[in-house]
Amino acid sequence: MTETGATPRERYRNQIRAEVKQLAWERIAADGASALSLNAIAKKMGMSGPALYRYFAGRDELITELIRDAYRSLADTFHEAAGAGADLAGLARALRGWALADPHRYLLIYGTPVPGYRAPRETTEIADEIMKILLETGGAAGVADPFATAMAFWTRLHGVLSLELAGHFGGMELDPEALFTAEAATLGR
Amino acid sequence: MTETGATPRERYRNQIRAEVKQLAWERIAADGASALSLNAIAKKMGMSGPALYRYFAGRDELITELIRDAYRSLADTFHEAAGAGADLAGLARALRGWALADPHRYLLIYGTPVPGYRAPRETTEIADEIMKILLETGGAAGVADPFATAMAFWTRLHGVLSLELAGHFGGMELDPEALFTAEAATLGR
DNA sequence: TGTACATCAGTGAACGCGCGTTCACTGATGTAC
DNA sequence: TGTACATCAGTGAACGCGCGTTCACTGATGTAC
Repeated sequence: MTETGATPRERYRNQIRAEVKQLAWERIAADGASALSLNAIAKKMGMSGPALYRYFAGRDELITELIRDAYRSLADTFHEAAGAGADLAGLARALRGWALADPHRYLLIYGTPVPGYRAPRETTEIADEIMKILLETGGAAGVADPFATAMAFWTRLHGVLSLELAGHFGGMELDPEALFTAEAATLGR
Repeated sequence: MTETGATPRERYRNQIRAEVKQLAWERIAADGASALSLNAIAKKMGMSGPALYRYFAGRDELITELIRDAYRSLADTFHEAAGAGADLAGLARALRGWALADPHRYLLIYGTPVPGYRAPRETTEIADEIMKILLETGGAAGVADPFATAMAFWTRLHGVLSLELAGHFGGMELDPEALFTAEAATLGR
């Protein structure tokens, strides 16, 4: 992510692109991904709408980048945790921390799909990367069926997380973190 | 749901309202809930846009009714299954059947929330009704902790279902139904 | 160091679109006597 | 059974809004000699 060797123009360009994405996340957090609008972002930056077409081919390309960045960030988080020797419970903690740090980023990936949007190959490759870490971590722990354990990791933790992030535990006397930890503790048995 | 005693005008009115909702579900299936538009529905019915304001106070009221209907339908499904003597596995089958019959109806309730929309009290009451059935069914089966079991039912099955409905199992060699059944089989142990 | 040129960022006008919603109005349907 | 009235469904025009996107253009920044 360093920009060594980049020309000033390239640096400026990357800076603007980053700022656009940043504002896009804020808008997604406020109004949801399907309401994302290039014009609104441009206005917040003090620019005219068409200016952003220098940086993104269109709305779809921006959304694609946001999704790819989100996957990339999650995969990096997992790589980091696994590299530090985390077991499945550790990966679970890393997942929860990542999701709570930016709920809409999590929901953009794993929530209800954006209508009319098709994931490019690159994102499914990163998803495979994530799955691979789960398989290896489960295998290293000696679980009987690494694939089944990886799937349970994914579906059970997503079950708790997505309901929590969507606000469905609202009216209950319930500690979502405790529930999440309990579910994580069921894995690999 | 019978209309005995309704005047012809009331019957006609209910019929139009039902037709609007039906088309609304179709549009939600095609473009997602946040793209739902009264004007588009009116056009499909061969009416002008403003005509629908005789039947719904506005877009929000329509969405509210769709959500309430969806909750009501799911609660009825559970009542029916429980009344027929279903255990937790039976309720799980009923849930899956209901969700697959109309994926967007499931996602409207349990998926990423519609931005800017706040659930009215009535829907949370129906949600409580659903939870009560889970608690009773778990209790009747003699599980150690009915509340924990009910929560596991909800989160684990939602985990599998929502990922399946969102298309996340796409590239995998995986039988979603088998995975769902396996998760259901973990309950109450 | 200076000049000529190419590249790039950003603007404003414009196109066509669809949205939610309000309003005054026409016609048809139902109701009371 | 007929008439007078009230109720209701639906229309078309209108308001103001924001969207994505294209285009011709200005001005600034970088590059080559």
